[in-house]
Amino acid sequence: MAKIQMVALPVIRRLPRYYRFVCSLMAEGIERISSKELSERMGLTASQIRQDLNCFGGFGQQGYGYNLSVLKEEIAKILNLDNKIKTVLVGAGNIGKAVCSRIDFESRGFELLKAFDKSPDVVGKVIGGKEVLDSEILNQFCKENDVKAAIVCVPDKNAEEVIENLLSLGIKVFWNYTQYDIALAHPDKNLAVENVHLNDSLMTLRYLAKEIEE
Amino acid sequence: MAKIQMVALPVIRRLPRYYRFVCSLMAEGIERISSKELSERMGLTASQIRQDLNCFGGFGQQGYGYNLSVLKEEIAKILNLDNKIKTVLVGAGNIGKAVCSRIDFESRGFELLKAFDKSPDVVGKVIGGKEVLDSEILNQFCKENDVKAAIVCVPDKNAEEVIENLLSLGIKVFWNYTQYDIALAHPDKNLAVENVHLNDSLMTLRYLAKEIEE
DNA sequence: TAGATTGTTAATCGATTAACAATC
DNA sequence: TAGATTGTTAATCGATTAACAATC
Repeated sequence: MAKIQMVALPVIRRLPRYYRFVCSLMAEGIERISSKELSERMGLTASQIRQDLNCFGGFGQQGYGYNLSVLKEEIAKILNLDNKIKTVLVGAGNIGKAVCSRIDFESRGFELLKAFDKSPDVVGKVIGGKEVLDSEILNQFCKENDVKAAIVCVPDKNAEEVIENLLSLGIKVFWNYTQYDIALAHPDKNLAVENVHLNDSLMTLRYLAKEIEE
Repeated sequence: MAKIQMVALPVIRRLPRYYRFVCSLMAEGIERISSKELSERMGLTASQIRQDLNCFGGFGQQGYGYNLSVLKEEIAKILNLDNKIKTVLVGAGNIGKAVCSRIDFESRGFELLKAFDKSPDVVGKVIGGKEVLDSEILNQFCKENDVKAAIVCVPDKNAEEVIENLLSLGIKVFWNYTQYDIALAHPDKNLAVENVHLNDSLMTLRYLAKEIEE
C-alpha cells in the first residue's frame, strides 16, 4: 500500500484534539467553521489548521470554511476509528482497572476483549465490564482470538518478560504504561507503540512549577 | 529571578528520560559514561545529549565523559526534585486511586497531602496511603495548609467547576487528567500545567496501528 | 459580482545534527 | 604527551507561520 506522503507525527498528535473540538462544536449546534475562528477557539494559528488538514486532502471550501460533520467524519477516517482492533489488557492492578473503566475503547478504534492478571486476588473479577482471566491462558487466548494489540499495565519489574511474550505472539500494537522501551529494544521490528510515561509527565510539571515560583 | 536563558520545552521533556537512564546505569554499577555511549543506549545522537545538558552548564569533562552521580544530582537540581510542593488530589475515582497508589510523589518533588472526593462511598477510605476527605472541606484545607498544586482526576463534566475553584484558591500548578483546557481558559495567568490526555494517546495509537497494517 | 476563506507556496523560525577547537 | 571527549559554533533539517492566488 503506497503512502502518498508520510505525515509528520506532530500533525497526527494534533488530530485527536481537533476531533474533540469538532465534536464539542457540533454538540453546540454549530454546522460550519472557518480556520480563523477554530484557531481562536483552540489557541493556535489558522495557518496551522489549514496546513494540518491539507495533509489529508481538501476538506474545506473557499469562502465557506469547514463543514463540521464532514470534518468529524474525515478525521475519524484518518485515525481509522471505525475499524476496531482486537485488544487485551495485561495487568489488572490499579492502573489497569482505571484504564479499563475510564477509557471508551470502542469510540477510539479498539475492541477490548479481556483483561489478564496472574494474581488470584483479581482473576475472575470484572473490571470496567471486562472479565479478568488468568495470565496462564493469555497466549492461548491471543492465538485463538487473533488479538492484535495489547495494553500493558504490569509493574515495571515484569514489563520486559510480559512484552517480549506479547511480541512473540505477533502483537505489534502497544499502549505501554511501563518503562520498558519497546521500540528501542526492537529497532528492526515495525511496531506501533504509544508510551504513557506518567512519571516523566510529573517530573516535567515539577520543572514548570519551578519556573512560576518567584 | 532573572532567567539566564529560557530552555526549550523539548529539552525539558527529555530530562526525565535522561534521569531514568542515569539511575539505571548507576544501579548497574557504572560510574561514568560518554555522550556517545549514552546516545547508543538511549537511541538518540551524542550531539543532542551534549546540547541538552549544556543548556544548564558543563557537567562533563573533556576526555572523560560524564560522571553519573554528578549527572543524576544535576538533573535532580534542574527539575527541583528535592523541593517538595504541597499537593492535593481531587477526584478519588478509578484514575485518582491508580495515580495515588502507583506514583511515587516524594521522589518527583511533590508532597501529596490528602485526596478529596464528594462521593460518600469513598470519603473516609484510604487510597495509596492517603486519606480521602470530603470535598466540602477542600477549600479550607488548601488555605490552612498552603497547598500549591492539584492533581485533577474528576469526571470531565465537573472539570471546569473544580478547576476554577482551585484557581480561585491560588493554585497554579496542575496535573490535569481532565479535558478542560486550563491554559487556554486563562492565557493571562502564569500557570504550570501538565495535561494527561489518555484518550488522545489512544487515538494516536490507532493511527500508528493503521500505518503498520498491510 | 464581491466578499470570504481555502489550498498552497514561500519565508521564517526553531530544533537537531555535524564539525571542530578547547581541554582534560 | 597523545587520545578521548566535551563544549560550542555552524550547517542542516523540519515545523510553523505568513502571504496570496485560486475559487466558492
